[in-house]
Amino acid sequence: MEEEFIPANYEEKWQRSWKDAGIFIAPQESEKPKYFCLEMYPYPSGKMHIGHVRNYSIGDAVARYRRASGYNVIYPMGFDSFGMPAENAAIKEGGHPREITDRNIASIKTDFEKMGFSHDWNREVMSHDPNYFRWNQWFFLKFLEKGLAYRTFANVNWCGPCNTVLANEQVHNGRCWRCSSEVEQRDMDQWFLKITNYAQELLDSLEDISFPNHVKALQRDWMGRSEGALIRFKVDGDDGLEIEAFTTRPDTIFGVTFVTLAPENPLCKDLVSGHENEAEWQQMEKEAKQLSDMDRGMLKEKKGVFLGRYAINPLTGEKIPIYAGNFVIASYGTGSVMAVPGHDQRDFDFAKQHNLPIKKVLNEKGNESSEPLEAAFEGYGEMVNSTREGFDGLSGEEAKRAVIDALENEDTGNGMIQWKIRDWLISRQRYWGTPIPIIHCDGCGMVPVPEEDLPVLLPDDVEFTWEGNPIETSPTFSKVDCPTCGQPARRETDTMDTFVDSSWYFMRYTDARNSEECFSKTASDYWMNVDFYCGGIEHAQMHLIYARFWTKAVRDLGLHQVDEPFQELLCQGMVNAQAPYCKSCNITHPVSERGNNCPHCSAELSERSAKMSKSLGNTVGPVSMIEQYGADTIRLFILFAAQPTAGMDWSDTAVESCYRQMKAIWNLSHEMLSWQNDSAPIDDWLTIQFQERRKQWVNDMEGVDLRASVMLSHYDVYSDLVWYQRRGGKNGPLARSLLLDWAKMLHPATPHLAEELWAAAGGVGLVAAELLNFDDKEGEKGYSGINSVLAEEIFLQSILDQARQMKGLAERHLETEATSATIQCSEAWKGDLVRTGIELLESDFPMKQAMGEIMSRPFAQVGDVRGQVPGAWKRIMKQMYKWSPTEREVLKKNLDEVEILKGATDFLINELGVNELHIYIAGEGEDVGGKAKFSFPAEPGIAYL
RNA sequence: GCAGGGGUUGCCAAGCUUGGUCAACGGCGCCGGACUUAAGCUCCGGUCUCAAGAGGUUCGAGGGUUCGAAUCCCUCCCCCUGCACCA
Repeated sequence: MEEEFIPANYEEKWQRSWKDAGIFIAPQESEKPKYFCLEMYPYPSGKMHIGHVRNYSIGDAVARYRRASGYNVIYPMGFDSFGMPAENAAIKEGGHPREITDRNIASIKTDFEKMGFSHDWNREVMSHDPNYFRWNQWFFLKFLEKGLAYRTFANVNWCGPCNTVLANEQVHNGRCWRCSSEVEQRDMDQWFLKITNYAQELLDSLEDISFPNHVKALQRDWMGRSEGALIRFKVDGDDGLEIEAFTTRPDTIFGVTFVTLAPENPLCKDLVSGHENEAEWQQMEKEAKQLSDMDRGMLKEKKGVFLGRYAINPLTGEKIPIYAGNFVIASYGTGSVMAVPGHDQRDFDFAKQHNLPIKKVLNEKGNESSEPLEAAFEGYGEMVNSTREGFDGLSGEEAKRAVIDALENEDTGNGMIQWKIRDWLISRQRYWGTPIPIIHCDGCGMVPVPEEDLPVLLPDDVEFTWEGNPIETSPTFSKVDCPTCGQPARRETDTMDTFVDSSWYFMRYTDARNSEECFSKTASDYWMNVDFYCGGIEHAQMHLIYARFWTKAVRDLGLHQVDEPFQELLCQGMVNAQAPYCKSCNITHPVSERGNNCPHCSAELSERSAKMSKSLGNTVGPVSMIEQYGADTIRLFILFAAQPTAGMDWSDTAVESCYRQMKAIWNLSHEMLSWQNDSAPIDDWLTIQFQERRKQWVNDMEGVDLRASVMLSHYDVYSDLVWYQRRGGKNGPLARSLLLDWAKMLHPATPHLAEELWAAAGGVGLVAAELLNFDDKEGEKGYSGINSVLAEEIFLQSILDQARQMKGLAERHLETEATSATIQCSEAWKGDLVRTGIELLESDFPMKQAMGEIMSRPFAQVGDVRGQVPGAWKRIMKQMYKWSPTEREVLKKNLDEVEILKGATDFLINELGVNELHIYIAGEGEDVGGKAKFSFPAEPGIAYL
């Protein structure tokens, strides 16, 4: 161990040692229980960014800890290497997406290596590797066989700039998730996966996994289950036409006064045809089709066009007008709504606007008047004004059930569950993805590529331009003979959504080199599911739903037996940094504006923390940080600055503070190694105290409370050692054995430093390969571990604190420096009193009657003491509830305070900066400063002269 | 509007699930001292207020429960995130 702390001198060395020893390679066969630690595999941009650093610092600490606690840990890494950035780069700068991707992977890998993560690279998976994506194609064929994959002509989201269709999940507020441009609607033939088959299971099994609440909420939202009824309204005068409406409120059926169809609903045309409003409807339909969902959401004006026809309420036989409304969504439910203005505010407004009747068919509790409604009552209530027998008086679920029963009896409707989630559109009109293994034959239709012909590789004879799908520029790719009839046919040119790749890569990790199968059942059954999954919140509703779906679908193919891919999910928070901010404009500006006034309103700019981004320029380059401080310091900062799930602020000063701490640990360890065989009374304390720290640390690591555990390992243990030194400790053998265990605690967060200490203290081999083996069985959790040794030291620290406080006060009075201190410890009977109090309190004695009990005790019988007991008890009563369990334990020990303080006289004189110190029991010496009356157990009277 | 998560002492941030351990961990910043030729290094101490110690006022605001509340209950305000005319 070198004298000076220079991480650059040793970090790379240990990284090589780990690699050479192969200790991060997870064997398939093991006696140990398995542990699957996983981070979301990254898209290979050319450089590691701070998000990667945070993500993997967390995962690596968990993986290293689990290895040390005796698990067979699989901690793989790979790259989500298909996708548009590489293709766009190829178009812009020339080259091939494959070259660009390979180059980026090589570059980012060297960055990762510098951090010292313990990934098992033997299991590396890359999406763009034909040995990987051939299984995408294979799964696709299996899904096709099982009816889980299908092709249909549908109205889909089209992103012009990206030149491809998008899944619903990939459209946010009407904009493309990738490029933020507006998405338009197009009718196209596209491939879908039937994720809706699994909607109910995806919803239900959220209960079985530990995901953060907000992620579960997000997924529930996205799946959007609603229970209700499908009701069929016959069109008056046309037996062939029927309007189906989905409602969650069948209990309001008697209040239906009109029905509204989405303008795009195909029924509209039939209904309005020949009517004077036909043109008006056509206009509305045109607008609706052009509008993106974004604009639709912004729609202020609710428009309705009467379609000239009437529907029949199936339960009442009433004739009600049919409208087309621009606010009805064609793709949700049936694209038509039964309108109940009395009990739906939106319908209420619409009815007012179009002068339609408003019927009250539910009674609001406490408001049973028959006055016309001023607003819709949307709650549940008793049914009233039903035009049929048997409904009035029912409410809530009962009412709904009765209506559904009636509809089902008369075959005019049925109970139904409606979902918001749609099937997953996986076609993409882009090059850099998995080709969909289908051949279109004029004679045979769509023919799957035979399994033995997989993989369908991407063609290289293509041109990358912004025009259309580059695959289509290949002169050879499309031309293929039909596998069935042998006639010339066309190959499908759509590729798969890259979320397909990330939907099962974790399963591939379990058997990454398998060239015969996607993975063997043995391997996946042994390793799956993922015990700990760590990644960004941005994948809460896409990746994390698709992967759950894929896992279930593949399970049903019989390939493995787990229901859920990820048992525990941790979403790490964002890394923020300060950026200039204008309060009045509420705009965050790029750091280039720092020091200037607001470019918009000229107000003075303040600072606020904002997500690190290129556009704001408030980023930090992790690699240069590593060069400056070493990887360990950055890792320590990441884990220490905030809890894993919280957002964290990057702060250069805080990083420096971590660097100082690292250095302090280094320097102290270095010094400890020079200690000789000098034992001291304080040795026992260190031994026991350190054991307590270890126990607490294990506890926090088990709960993945990384911040707390790092605080213990990197700060508290250090402070203990400093105190030990101040109290005269310098026991060489003790220090060496402690260093070995300490290195194990330092290892998950700062592995390079840990290896240095381990080696310097005489550890054999690598600490990264060591088991914890802490022998901490005795003394369970809690404060039972407080023995006299710890109690004495806690007492001493507390006296030192009190004495320091008093010194300040005293010197203000003395108006000069204090040179002499007198400590008058508590009389014995006060100790008896305190312990009696605690005893009564802990035995649930009614404290209001405690005085009587106390006065009956032997110590209160002594003549001159008896009179002082009530006053002292009053004082103690007040304090008693405030004592911590630790303090109580200390008080219960009945320490010989004078003895302990006298034993530490030199130490106290030194710490307090006085020349002399007198210690005795109050009453056994001069009552200096009249402080005797202040003396209580653990709170002596302290006076200065 | 609906859902999820927050508002803690200059800043960041623990604690609140299981009320007394809380004037409230820790880090940053700031102040003082030691060391040093000198430190921006390291170490020690301080950092709501009052004060030779038993006090006061604090944990978004206001109520309530309790011997006792940052912690439990109610109401309100504000911030973030997601979904959003979903029938």
